[in-house]
Formats: sequence, structure tokens, C-alpha cells
Amino acid sequence: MARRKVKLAFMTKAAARKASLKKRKRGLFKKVDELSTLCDVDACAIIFSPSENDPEVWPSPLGAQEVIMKFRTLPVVEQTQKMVNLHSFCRKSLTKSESQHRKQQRENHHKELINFMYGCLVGREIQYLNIIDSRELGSLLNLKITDASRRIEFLKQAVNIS
Amino acid sequence: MARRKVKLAFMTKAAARKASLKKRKRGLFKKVDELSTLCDVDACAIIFSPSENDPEVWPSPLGAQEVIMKFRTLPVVEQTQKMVNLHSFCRKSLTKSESQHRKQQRENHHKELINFMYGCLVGREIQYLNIIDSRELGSLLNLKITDASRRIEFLKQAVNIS
DNA sequence: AATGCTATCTTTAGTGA
DNA sequence: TTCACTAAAGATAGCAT
Repeated sequence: MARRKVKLAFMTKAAARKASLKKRKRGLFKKVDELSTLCDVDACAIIFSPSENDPEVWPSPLGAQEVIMKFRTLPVVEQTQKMVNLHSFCRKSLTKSESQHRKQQRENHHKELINFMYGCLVGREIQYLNIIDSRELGSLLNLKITDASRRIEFLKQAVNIS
Repeated sequence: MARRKVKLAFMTKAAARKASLKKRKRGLFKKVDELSTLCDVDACAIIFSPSENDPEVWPSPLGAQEVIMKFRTLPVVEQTQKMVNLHSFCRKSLTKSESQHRKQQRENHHKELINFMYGCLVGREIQYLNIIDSRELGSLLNLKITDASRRIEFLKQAVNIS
């Protein structure tokens, strides 16, 4: 920072906060760009202000989409286990509780998926689709199609339709 | 940089590149963290090295997922039109060709979805699920369930099952 | 290979126009 | 409000260990 060491906390002055956001956004995107160029890695950053509806992404829309897709294509286990963040650098003591947290997350996620499936089966409107992982949805879709096909085949035979 | 101003280009020395990646990764994640805290914005960064299979994300897995979901939940039009990146600061002349590119992307994406749907209808194995947007998959899933339900109801009536 | 150091380069908070 | 400036703080390339 500059001119004064700033406490790492929410900046209460709106004007200062906005100015800081603008400068730091530019700085962050530059860092992502440098990292990609210097070290030849795919990287992206997304900034989403709750006060505005404009997401800002780096690099290009296409580039960010590719990185996100690459990330989302990984098995969930790798997504959760292979992630590294600064907390693990700074606060190793958190590792244990974090892993417990991840375990709970996985359990929650599984329950969420089960709920979603039951919702489908009773014809409830699909509104939480975007929080369901697309790979899992794939299994779900396969399951439902297979099931429906079996029932259709069975009923077809019952009425002697070829 | 330090000790010498480094040319912004791929670092050919593997050891130096790896060391740089490690330091810059830490720095970048710290920046994302500071930005989130100071300015109260949702932000995430994903770094994906082609040489390694470990994606590194900031902030927590859950946090990054939320930001990505927020981003992916937006209408496609906003995803593509409201994005800001440094290129737009520096090379405004690219705007036109970029928009043409986006148009082609949308067309390609639509064709991809149609192909996927036909693939489902002929029972082909679902393997490209992860490149299909989950919102669009929602419509698709609704469509297929509705269709299957109608067929089941029709056949049920045909065999007089209540 | 990884860690610590530090000179040097980069980022940015506050300021004033 | 949004620049441009700059002093102070932060990041990091090269090197030593």
C-alpha cells in the first residue's frame, strides 16, 4: 500500500473503497496476465461486486471459460483435495478442521443432489439447476433416461407395440 | 520485479520459471484476498498449469464455486457483453472483431447443444456433458422428462393402469 | 530442490487539481 | 467525479546457503 499502512479490513469510506477497487482490479488482472506469460500457465480471475451486476474477468471471455471448464471437468475429489490456498501456507493448524469441513461439504452436496432427484421425480420445478454439478447431472440424466426407457419398453410389450 | 527488470515473456529457464510461479502464485492469491476484504467483492482466481494436474484456486473451494456459479448463472448475453478486460482498455480496435467472434461462438455453442440433444435421443453415451452449460441442460432435462412422462402416461392409459 | 535474503522494481493510498 | 502524482508499502529475481 502507500502513504500509510492500511489495515486489512473493509474500507468504510465508500469513495476510497471504490477507488481502491478500481486500482486493485487493474493490478490483479495485470498479475494474472504476467503469470500466464512468464510461467506459461492457464489462469483466470473473476471479480464480482455485489453492488454492481457486472462481472469482470481476465483473460478474455473465451480464455476464462476454458480455465473454468478445465477446473469443472476435474473429478470432485481432485477439485476439493488438490486445491491450495494461502491459509494452508499461513495456518497449517487449520488443515484438520478444513478437511472435516470438506467432508461435511461433500455430504451436504450429496444430500442436495438426492433432494434434487426426488424433486424431479415428483415434477417439482427445476430452479436450483445451476448449483448442481454438470457431471453429476450427467449421471442423473443417464439414470432417468435409462429408467424411463425401461418403463416404456415394458409398457410397449404390454400393449404389443413393436 | 527485482534485481533486474524482467522482460515480459516466457521464462526459458525451467528452474527460474518454477520459482517465479511459486512466488507469483502466492502473491496473486494474496491480492485476491486483499481485494475481497478491502472492497467487499466476490472474487476468485484459478491457476492451471498444463504440466501439472493440480488446479489452484482462491479463495476456498466453496467460495470459488460460488463466484463461478454466480458468473455462469448470468445470461449468456451479459457474460459476453458486460465483461471488462485490459484488452478493452488498450486495444479498442479489437472490439468489433471480438464481437463477431462472440457471435460465432454463440452459433457454435448452439449447434453443439443441438448435437448433444440428438445424441441423447439416439442413446449415445453422454461424454461431453461437462462442456454443456448447466442452465441449458436444465431446459434439456425438463424437455426430456416431460416428453418421457407424456409417453408413459399415454401407454399407461393404453393398458388401463390407474 | 527448497528456503531466506535483499536490492530493486511494482503497486497503491492519499492528495491536490 | 476522475485523473495524475508520489511517498510509502509490497512483491519478487537473482543469489547464497
